[in-house]
Amino acid sequence: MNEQGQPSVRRKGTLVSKVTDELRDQILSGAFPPGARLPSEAQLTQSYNVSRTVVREAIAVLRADLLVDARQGSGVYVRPPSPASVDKRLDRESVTSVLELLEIRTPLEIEAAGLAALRRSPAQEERIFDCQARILACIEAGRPIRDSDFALHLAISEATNNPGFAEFLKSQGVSAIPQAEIVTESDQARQMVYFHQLNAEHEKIVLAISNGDEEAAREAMRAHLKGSQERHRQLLRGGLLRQDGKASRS
Amino acid sequence: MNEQGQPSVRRKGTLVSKVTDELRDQILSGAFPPGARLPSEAQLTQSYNVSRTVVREAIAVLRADLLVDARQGSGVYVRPPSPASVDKRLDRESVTSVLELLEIRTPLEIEAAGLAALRRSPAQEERIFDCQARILACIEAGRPIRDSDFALHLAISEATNNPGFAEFLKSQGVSAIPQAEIVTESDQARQMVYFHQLNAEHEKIVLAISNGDEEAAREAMRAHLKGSQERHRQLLRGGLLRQDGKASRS
DNA sequence: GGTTGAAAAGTTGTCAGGCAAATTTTCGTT
DNA sequence: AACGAAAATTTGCCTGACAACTTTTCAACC
Repeated sequence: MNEQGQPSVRRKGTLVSKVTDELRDQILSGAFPPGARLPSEAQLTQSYNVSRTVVREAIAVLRADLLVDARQGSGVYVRPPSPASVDKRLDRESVTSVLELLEIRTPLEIEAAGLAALRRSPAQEERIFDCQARILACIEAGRPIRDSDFALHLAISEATNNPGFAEFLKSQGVSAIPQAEIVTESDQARQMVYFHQLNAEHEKIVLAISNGDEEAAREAMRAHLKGSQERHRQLLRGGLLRQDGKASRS
Repeated sequence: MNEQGQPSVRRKGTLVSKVTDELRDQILSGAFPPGARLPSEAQLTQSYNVSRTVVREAIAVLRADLLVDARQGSGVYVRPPSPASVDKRLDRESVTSVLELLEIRTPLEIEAAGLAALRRSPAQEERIFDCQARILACIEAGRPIRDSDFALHLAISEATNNPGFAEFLKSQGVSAIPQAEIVTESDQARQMVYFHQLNAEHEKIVLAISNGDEEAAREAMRAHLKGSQERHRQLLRGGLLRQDGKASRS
């Protein structure tokens, strides 16, 4: 890293930014999952071949970004993504804002589905199919579908080839797909019915996009999201009971 | 800062986070405005009575947050909020992204107009009328209407009483209303025709919302935004000439 | 007096070593 | 096996130094 003769490399960015980005990538990619302890400063200076100052500055950045938590004498630990928001997602107030979010998402994603049907490239089409298959795989494996559900919606937004649609979804994060996580904690039979209905709705959307049928894609997405709103209202109407159950559990 | 006997203060946060926060506050409060040069590291170590390490880590954080730009040999400078986007708004690429933005805004604002018709309070209704009157006043005074145009759209979004609609508009900023600024520089007669058409379209929206007529509000907003899209395409088609005029001016 | 180029001074980026404070691990004693 | 002390480890901060870069100063020349 002290090689003279690479001044142009130096101008492209500092060692601190480089180490920061690499550590950040490792955290976000799951190489260091939440709760994991990063290598010590001494180890990082060796593995990145930089001084401890550079490592400390990089960690200071990640710390300020609330990606990590540094404990003196112990180590640097990856923080969970949004600890407070996880709990908040399960209380009554957040369920209300889920409906508001759906109210905004509905016109946007209906438009996105229609545009995706008109504009998707073959690669984007395959990507959408992949995402749908991944949801189905998660359902069959009994794993949470939230991330893969989000990925499908994101792939559709990207197939509009107007970056603003994907940007909007990303800005909401996986909270844009909140209902699955609430439902994962209810009874199994009702859950399977829900998952297969969800999958059927996704399939309709995906086929319409694949067929390049704008109107069918819009209608399928509209039905899907209106269905999500209804399912949420049912949760709210049955949700008081379920939350009482939780209160007794906690 | 090296005072022993204050361990509880130490546990509340590090020196780095303290210096970071104070510098950030100074930047955001305008004590160091965009373009200003921060005191040198040596000066900051003295004024905060900390080591250079702490100062550097704090600046590394601010740098990563894109609040400052550190130039080796020169100093640390406060970055403007979004310098590139101001210039970008006036070039060809940004005009393209204006259409993309309109593509996203259209379904959202149609929905917002419909919801505003259903949900606006009398105070919100008055607010919408005020905003429309303000646009007209700007037109008659020959002043730019961009900010007041934005304020009308924002007031309509707020009248949905779902904060996400207003949040979205705010996140785009006044760039959500880009066309007025480009048009302010074209010839006056065409401009007055445009303004009065714009005002008529606004009036239709506002009256529908005031009448609580969801469908009329949707239709009026749809016509308005589709009209904006068309006007923009005309700009693009005639815009090459006008930008040539600009090129000769610069 | 104005211009040019070199030297000096100033500033950020990085390295290295050290000590303080806190935590974890190891080891000896009961 | 349990407990406590010592040793080892780790982060927080300090200090000094040099490299790379920029800005300012100053001397020489026209």
